[in-house]
Amino acid sequence: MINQTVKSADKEPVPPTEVGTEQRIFEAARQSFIEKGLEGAKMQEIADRAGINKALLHYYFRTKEKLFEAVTKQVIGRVFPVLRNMLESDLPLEEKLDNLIDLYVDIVSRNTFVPLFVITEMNKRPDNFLANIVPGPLPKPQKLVEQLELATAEGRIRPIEPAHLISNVLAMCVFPFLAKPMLCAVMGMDDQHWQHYVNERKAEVKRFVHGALRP
Amino acid sequence: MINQTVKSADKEPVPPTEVGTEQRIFEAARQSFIEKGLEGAKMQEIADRAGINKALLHYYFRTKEKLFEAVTKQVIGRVFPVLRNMLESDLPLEEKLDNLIDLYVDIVSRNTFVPLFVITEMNKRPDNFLANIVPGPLPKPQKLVEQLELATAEGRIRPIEPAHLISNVLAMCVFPFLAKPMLCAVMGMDDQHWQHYVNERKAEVKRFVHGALRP
DNA sequence: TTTTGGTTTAACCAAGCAGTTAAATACCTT
DNA sequence: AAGGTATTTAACTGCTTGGTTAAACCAAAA
Repeated sequence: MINQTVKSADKEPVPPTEVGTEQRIFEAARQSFIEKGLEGAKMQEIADRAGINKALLHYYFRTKEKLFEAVTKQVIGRVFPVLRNMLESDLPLEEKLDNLIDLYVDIVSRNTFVPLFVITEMNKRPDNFLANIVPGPLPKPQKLVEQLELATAEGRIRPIEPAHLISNVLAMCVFPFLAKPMLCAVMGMDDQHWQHYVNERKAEVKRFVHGALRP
Repeated sequence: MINQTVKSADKEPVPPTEVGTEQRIFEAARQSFIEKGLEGAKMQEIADRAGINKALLHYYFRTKEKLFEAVTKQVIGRVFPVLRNMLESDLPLEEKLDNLIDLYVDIVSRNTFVPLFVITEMNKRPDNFLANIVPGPLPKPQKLVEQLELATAEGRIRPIEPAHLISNVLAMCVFPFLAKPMLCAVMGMDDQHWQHYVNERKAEVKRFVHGALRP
């Protein structure tokens, strides 16, 4: 009821699907909030970034909190389906882990600041964030647990608690991109070294995990 | 020139070393900034937390930025010496890694939000933060590099680039405490499970690293 | 042409906040 | 008692910012 340029919902008119104003606002807000947080981002700045003015901004999203909540839901909501797909898929254990590593390193390396935003927000909400923010049911690790038990019983891997394995894998995929400045400082890496490091990262994490799981 | 209660620097008077006002302010600011960030923390709140009033707060630290900078320097400055001690010590490789793991898990598990603060701040500063914030020389990883090369040549461990090893170890020590809410949600952990997880953490990371490094 | 709804302009309000100031106290030292 | 420093009180300034309002504008639809 709010969008323009495409009205009758039948004619598929002029430029195929010109991006709507609401989308532009949302994207601008997303960037600002991720960069500067709730208090750091200013409504004027968001309006500017979206190429509109403050009045119209409040016309679409009445308050800053509403806008922030919308962004938070979307950003946090996107991380859980990835985990769910991974945890509940029917792939064999090893491929499942490899896929997860490939996927996460790719995503995080392109959106460096999203994990920081997610972590900050999740820590800000004590507990009820699950109910309001996470879409659909939570990922069930049951499948992975069974696979781990089986692989352990078969002697293919050493025993390890699922929580430790999952957190280890996620940690190695995500953390380096958060800690890039410190890592570069400590290891004396320039941009070229960093590129090399990133290129090798997926293979190296897989090697590391495989090695660590050997019986 | 600013402190009270202990004047003559000789007499060791009344309560042995009553904590000074500046310290109290600093500690209050540290907590507020770590919890809520630069924009989120308010000067009035810091004053309250320190048990003083706004006027006195500005009397000690003229501006919010000055105060924030002081806190930032101290918090970030403390992380590098730990890394330096570890990287440059003469301990054999395996003990060095084990010590680092013990140390970091202990520190981080008690100060959950410090890493988040450090990471946020380091990412905010493009690059020159090293010069102004980090005290003394940066850690030199040379020693560790040599040890890794030697251990590899002797066949005690498989080849691995130092940057990957370091980031893996740090990641596994730090990340779980940042991602605690997500981890608990996904794995369905309550406080008791979490305690169990934390208690096992150091041993598990060591096992993981040892396994991953086997040739 | 008239209507409708997205959009702009520009001014405005109220609240919150960093920072200031000046006078009044309290306390310690000499 | 006197002097200095820390500390409080309380009021105030000035700026930023979130949010509102009303009028005008413009495009497309009816």
